[in-house]
Amino acid sequence: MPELPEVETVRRGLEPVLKGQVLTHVEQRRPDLRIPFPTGFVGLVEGRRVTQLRRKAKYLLFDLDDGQVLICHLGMSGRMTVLPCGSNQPPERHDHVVFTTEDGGAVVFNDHRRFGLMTLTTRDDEATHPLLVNLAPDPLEPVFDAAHLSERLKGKRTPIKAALLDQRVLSGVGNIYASEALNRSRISPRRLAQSVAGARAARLAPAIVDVLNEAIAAGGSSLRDHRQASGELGYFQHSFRVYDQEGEPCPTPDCHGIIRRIVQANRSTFFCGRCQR
DNA sequence: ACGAGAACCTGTTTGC
DNA sequence: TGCAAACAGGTTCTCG
Repeated sequence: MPELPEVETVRRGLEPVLKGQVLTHVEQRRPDLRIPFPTGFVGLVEGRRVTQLRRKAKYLLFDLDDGQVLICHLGMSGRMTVLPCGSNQPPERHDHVVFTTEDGGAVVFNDHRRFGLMTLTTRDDEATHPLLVNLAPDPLEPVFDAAHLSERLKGKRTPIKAALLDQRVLSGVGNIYASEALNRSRISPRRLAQSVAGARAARLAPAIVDVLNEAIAAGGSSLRDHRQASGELGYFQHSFRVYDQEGEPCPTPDCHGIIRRIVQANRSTFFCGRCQR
């Protein structure tokens, strides 16, 4: 899936197409994704105007003009594709939802693995919604800094890599940017989370912020599934220091280590055992 | 209560 | 060549 930079890239691509537009037609092509669509989903959304497109962690939130909020998560393989006005493309395999707007544009949600989801809440209930209530702030929110991060890691005996993937500790970071931020801050992914404090936290927090901002500026990373809403590819994958770079030299100046791949919590981790301690 | 591992689902790549 | 296993950007449940 898209991590925070990819979701933010999608949000920015959808905004000019959807913001201010009435959703004149909504086509829901299967009853469920990771979770069932809400009962009466199409009827609740059709005819509503989209007033804002927001992102919370890796969730896209569409504000509707009647106080509803459409919650969307892209899972591992979800894509949002903007179709040009007037195009009458037949649905493709794994196109699950098609939104058509009053000006004739269309947005397609496609997700072949179906780890994504779409559901509804309201502005009033959003803060307590089960999918959103336990999300920690993301690293681009103003409260995020080294002190905030070490507070969140306090007492955690899981490896720091796993802690960075825990959306209750900090949100928005996924498997790629966790490895990247740890290499930039020269911290071993195997180090216990609680030991990342002080000088280490002071390196890690800005490394996370920087890698996310750089990835957003590049339009995200395009590996297998991710596309911008426009269909264009992001290009941050060309800037990976360690992710998917097993056997390559570590980019840390004067390090000369070799990038290794290990498995933690069933996920690949890429790191340099020489400079990352 | 916490942490590790499996499960969810489909598609593509890798290895024998 | 062909088939099976491994792997893929996430989240959530179960088990110890």
